[in-house]
Amino acid sequence: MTGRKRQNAEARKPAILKAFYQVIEAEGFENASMAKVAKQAGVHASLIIHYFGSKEKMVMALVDHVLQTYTSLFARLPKGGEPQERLERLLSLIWSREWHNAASFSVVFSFLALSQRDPSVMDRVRNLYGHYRRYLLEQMVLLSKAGVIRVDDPKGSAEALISLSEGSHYFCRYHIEPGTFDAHCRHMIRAARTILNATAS
Amino acid sequence: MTGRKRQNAEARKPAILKAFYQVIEAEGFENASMAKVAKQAGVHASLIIHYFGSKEKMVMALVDHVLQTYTSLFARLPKGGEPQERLERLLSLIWSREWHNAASFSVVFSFLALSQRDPSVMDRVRNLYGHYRRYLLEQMVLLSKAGVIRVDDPKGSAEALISLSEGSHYFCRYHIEPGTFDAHCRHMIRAARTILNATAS
DNA sequence: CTATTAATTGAACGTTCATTTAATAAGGGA
DNA sequence: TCCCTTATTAAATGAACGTTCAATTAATAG
Repeated sequence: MTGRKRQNAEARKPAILKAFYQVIEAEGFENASMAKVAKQAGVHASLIIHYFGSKEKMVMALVDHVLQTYTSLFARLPKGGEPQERLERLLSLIWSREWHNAASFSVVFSFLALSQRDPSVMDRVRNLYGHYRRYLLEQMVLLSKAGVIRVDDPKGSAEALISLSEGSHYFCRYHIEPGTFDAHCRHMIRAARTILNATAS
Repeated sequence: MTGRKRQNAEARKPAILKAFYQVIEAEGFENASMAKVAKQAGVHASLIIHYFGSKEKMVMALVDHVLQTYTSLFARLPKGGEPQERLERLLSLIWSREWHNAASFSVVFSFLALSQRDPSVMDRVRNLYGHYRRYLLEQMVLLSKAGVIRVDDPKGSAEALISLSEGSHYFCRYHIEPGTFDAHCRHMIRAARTILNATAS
């Protein structure tokens, strides 16, 4: 039974990370041991060490993977096209199901807690959202010039928009009653439009 | 050295919880062992078990304590007085330093992660914010009647206000540059006023 | 077919974990 | 003073932890 099937090492890493992710989701970061991850991945714990070097490095690899998920989301934010249509696509992407369900809160919250004491994780989170912030600031200026929105403080408006969207994600996780997600998103988009003093579509 | 000083059991529990809190903040929830908490509190690990029964019960006690901190904050939200002044006090309390620094993010994030898989913790968080939601909804109606704000959907406005404030807490933890906290709060209060269609003070 | 390399396992390591049990010390009431 | 309750420690428990290392198996190259 030993050394049964052979796979490429690099191809197996994502499978192990997925198992790690699942164990965290099911049992919490504090209970996600190497043995449990190995069992979930159908592999021996020593193989994980062989691939990642240590548990800590595996944690960092998963942090990167989760942040990459958000990077991919941010990359889909509209950058061209008609201003009015760009605003619409922007708002409906931020308040979409896939945006809200991008990653497990169990995992994300654990990593945000980790970021509070690990400077390297903090930097990565900061850097990720830095792109988002700069994008929104840029759009505030562009959309304002195009007359689609009216803001006299683009930086403040971008901060408000980020806060509203992040807070909304948080809100949904705790206070949304079944079947009211779409209504909530409509409320938030309306609030966002009000903040931006935008002309309703 | 054994049985040195004697203190009331109930009086010592808070000291142990404080030590637990500090260890989580410094080393993370996943590394906060009984031994470390005992050392931080200057007692033996077995004494902690004697007081709390088990580690899990101690965790729940700390969850309650942290949530109680927020309950105390919410209790300070203005309920009477002139409507216009009430709105001002409401906004400046939500965007105040003490509101933002109410609890360590390391601890809070870990507990929010915990709430995702522990229904009893989830219920407590839900219940805590339920009060906040109901309070804001009530104020939306009252302030609207008084003509201080103009909202046609009080529930949606309350949701937007909560999202904006929660997201702002999150935002500050990652993206605030030194010395810009007050400016950020001014931006957020302004955005809140816009959402509420309030008359500026 | 053989030699080599890399994937994978199995067993063992020392450490730390939460918890239990027994022993000890301190204070309060009689 | 002595006793009883209880706070507190000390020591020991077995399980689980992350990690190491040698052994074993599968693919690959010659």
